[in-house]
Amino acid sequence: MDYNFNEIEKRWQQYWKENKTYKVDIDNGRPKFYVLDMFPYPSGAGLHVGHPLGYIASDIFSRYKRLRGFNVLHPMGYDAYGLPAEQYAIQTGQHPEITTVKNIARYREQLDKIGFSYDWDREVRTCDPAYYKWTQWAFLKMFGSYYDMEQDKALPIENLVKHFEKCGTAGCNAYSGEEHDFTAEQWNAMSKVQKNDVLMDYRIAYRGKTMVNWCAALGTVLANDEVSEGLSIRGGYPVEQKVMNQWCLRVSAYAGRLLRDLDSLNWSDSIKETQRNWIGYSEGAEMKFPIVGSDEHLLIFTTRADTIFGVTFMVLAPESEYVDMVVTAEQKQAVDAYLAEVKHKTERERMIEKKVSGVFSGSYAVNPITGKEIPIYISDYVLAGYGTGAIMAVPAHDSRDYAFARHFGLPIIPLIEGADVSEESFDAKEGVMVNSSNDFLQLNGLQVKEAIAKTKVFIEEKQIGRVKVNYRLRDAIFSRQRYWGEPFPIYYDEDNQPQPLSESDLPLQLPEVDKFLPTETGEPPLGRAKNWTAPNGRPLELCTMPGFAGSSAYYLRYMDPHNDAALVSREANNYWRQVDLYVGGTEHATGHLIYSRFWNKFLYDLGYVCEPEPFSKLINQGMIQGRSNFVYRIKDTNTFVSLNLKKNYDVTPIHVDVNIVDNDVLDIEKFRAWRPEFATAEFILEDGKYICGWAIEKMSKSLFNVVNPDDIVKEHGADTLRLYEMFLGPVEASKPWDTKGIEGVDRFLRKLWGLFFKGDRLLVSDEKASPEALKSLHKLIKKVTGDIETFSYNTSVSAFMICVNELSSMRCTSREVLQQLVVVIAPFAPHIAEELWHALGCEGTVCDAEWPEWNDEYLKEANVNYTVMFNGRPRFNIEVPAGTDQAQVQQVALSNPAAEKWLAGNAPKKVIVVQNKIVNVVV
RNA sequence: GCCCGGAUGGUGGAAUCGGUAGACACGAGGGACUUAAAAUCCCUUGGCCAUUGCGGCUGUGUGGGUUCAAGUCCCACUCCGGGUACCA
Repeated sequence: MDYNFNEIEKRWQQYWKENKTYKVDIDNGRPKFYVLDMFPYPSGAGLHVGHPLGYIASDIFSRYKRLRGFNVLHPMGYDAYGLPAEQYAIQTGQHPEITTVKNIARYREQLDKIGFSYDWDREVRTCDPAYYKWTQWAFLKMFGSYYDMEQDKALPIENLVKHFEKCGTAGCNAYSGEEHDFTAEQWNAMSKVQKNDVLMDYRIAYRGKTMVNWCAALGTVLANDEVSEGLSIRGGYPVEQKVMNQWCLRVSAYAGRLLRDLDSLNWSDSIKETQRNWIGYSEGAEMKFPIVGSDEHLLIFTTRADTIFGVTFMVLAPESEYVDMVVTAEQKQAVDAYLAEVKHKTERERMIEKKVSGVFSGSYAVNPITGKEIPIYISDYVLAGYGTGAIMAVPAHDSRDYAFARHFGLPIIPLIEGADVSEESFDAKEGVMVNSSNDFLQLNGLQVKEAIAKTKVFIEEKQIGRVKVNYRLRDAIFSRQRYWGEPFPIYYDEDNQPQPLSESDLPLQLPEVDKFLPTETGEPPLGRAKNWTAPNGRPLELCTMPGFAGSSAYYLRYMDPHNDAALVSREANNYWRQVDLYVGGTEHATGHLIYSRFWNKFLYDLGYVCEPEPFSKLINQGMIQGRSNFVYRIKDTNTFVSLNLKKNYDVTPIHVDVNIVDNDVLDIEKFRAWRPEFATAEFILEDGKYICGWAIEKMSKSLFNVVNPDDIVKEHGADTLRLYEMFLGPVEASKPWDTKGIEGVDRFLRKLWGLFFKGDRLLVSDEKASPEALKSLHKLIKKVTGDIETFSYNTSVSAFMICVNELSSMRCTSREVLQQLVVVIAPFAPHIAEELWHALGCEGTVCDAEWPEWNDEYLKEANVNYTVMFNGRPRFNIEVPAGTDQAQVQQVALSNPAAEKWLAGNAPKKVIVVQNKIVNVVV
């Protein structure tokens, strides 16, 4: 009986399915372990060989943990809402749901072939009403909550209302977008609409005018993490800044906790660092600069309070609310022209130009420490969204202020001893202060850091300002002017005020529309839906939620996926708690992984979940790159020249489908059939073969380097695919896929099979295992057990190969050895393991076996070999009984006849004995 | 610019605490079996020199350093990948 992987794999997959082998339930008698993959967006292209890398790694870990006696939760589902299905719908008219369901079926089919141990009874889809009911529910909770900074947690908004009714804003420590200051009487006198407006500034989910990333081509706003370098991540369309009334999540309220709690997570340093940068902690001071001829003042934020004596002008962001306040009649025209110019630029254009631009407002401000009057400018190098949208400019010590001052001929006052500011600014936070003392404040002679501290104390004492921490992290923009997403459980009342639906009205189902485009009046697609009204007849919100809404709490839903009374029951949450191992790509570092943490913390604050963090350990699998092949066409001909002959010709490289190339040799017939224009192609061969060139690139359809896992499974089997993906290199590294190397794994599995079977005959016997066989096996168990916890699966696969080679050359037929071998291999190659387990006549499935422990007794050597080196060069070997002490080893080494030659009559200066391995003699 | 990673044969990659660099696999070359091919098995395979045998030198991006001993630690640099960017 040969190793017939197709038959074996099909049979066992069927068996697992029928017997629900991987179904899990709460079991208080066993420790739990939760292993999660980032669920995929089911794209139309299907899976390529790179996608399952992380899934295979996590599957190995799950199966291992199960063998270790853990009750393992290992679910899978689909992130089913998203732009591509909707873009496709716009182009073809096909409903995104149909496309999505079709793509999911295809994904499932592909996943099933690889033999994962998912509990498919727990599958979730974000577009399923039974699922998004809980996305909407969480949104309602956020709408009904505010952030209390004293308790450092979210609380019901009713608490805040009660406080306002009793005390107004006095003693109120709630996080808000706008500062409010009113008494209880004032609050109680407010109209319903006014009260709503005030509360909106406190709600965790709020609707407000904010600067958004508007993508005209996609017809929607985007969150910051959906934009890179001024272009949309999806599609690469230009994005502009625009003030719009949008739903947002007050993620910024959680900035401090999101930053602090990173320390408790077992994530890679690089991804934690990325999140730290994205959150962007910066400690500084807010200072008031009075406006000349006005009672008002400018509030600015600075990290360089020490440079107050060098402030020679002020700059406002074009969108700043201060602009109207300070523009004088004479300057109005110039300012308006500038604002118009800035408005029309996309963010990308601003970034590319990087040209100094700005305009004088006509007003002056007073430096609160020097009393000097300084001009106020408006320029787009100041961002409205950070700090207060206004800055004090210190050209001598800030490169942006420097460029601006040079351009507008403004004075530059150096404040640090020895700083040369004739060519560029001196930005470093080091040196001794000069030009920085007057009757009020004396900083001269201090180090920069001392000066910052002293100034902060001074401004707080004099009430010129206060110490302030700023975060770069912005609130998440939560509206999308799109169809294919979760509808908001929000309607608009008679005063056009947004109001929450009641929980009993959830899920609010996505309505049907005739087209997936905005309405003629420019409203989002939901504007086309008939009877899109709340049960009370009022109109519903027309925007839908963004992609990250559905993916923010899906790991909780897997714990209790069919519960229609709660997102997750207390019982299920208390048992499964949090994800113990999360596997996915780094591309989610500043998106999903921030939003999920935020969402979880919010639910934690309200007492719905028991852990403050969702993912305790995170592994980022690397990308699998494609290995592209090229043919070389001689210019203006249809003749192709083989790789090593191309230097003699003027050639154009052309990507060729890697599936018609074997080991860089082109299949000429398939090439001619590939494309009509190549049907008549001629070739200049070397050694009768056409050799293609190659390059490592992104795996992509357009580069013809996509390898489909289905093809690999069909030709080599799922176990081979699994082992080979792991063998390629460390899970976390990016590495190129090259199908040719798969032969090695193929051979390994056949050798493994050959240990058990010769033809139809089972070779296994009940003979006692030889010490060599036991040593080989236990070396393997020790190695793999260590590797699994550190995800070094590539070296585990090597260890399997070595062990099987050894056992096979010693013709080991011992049942006890082979049975343990099967268990150790089972997480990696579950199908063949099941088959062999069965062949050995073992009970049940190998999934429920017990992971073997290694025994150091078997690994012990009777004698130990030392390499004797002289001055670092290996010269001869000695053998001593194990456990010989170092002094004796030295003795043996130096009394060896060969030592004389290398000592050459000299006494050794020093002798070092290391780790049962080396004796180094320094002469 | 700033912050993280990384650089080892023709290729993917091994190398716990500093301890014989190149495990394992692919590819390549040679051989056995075969009418032949496939499959399988055996040998060689970092480079240079020597080869009848032993062997010798060199070698982990570059240049220094610490050490009996450096891919591994320290300093300086080059290149590559990723993140982020008028964040005051």
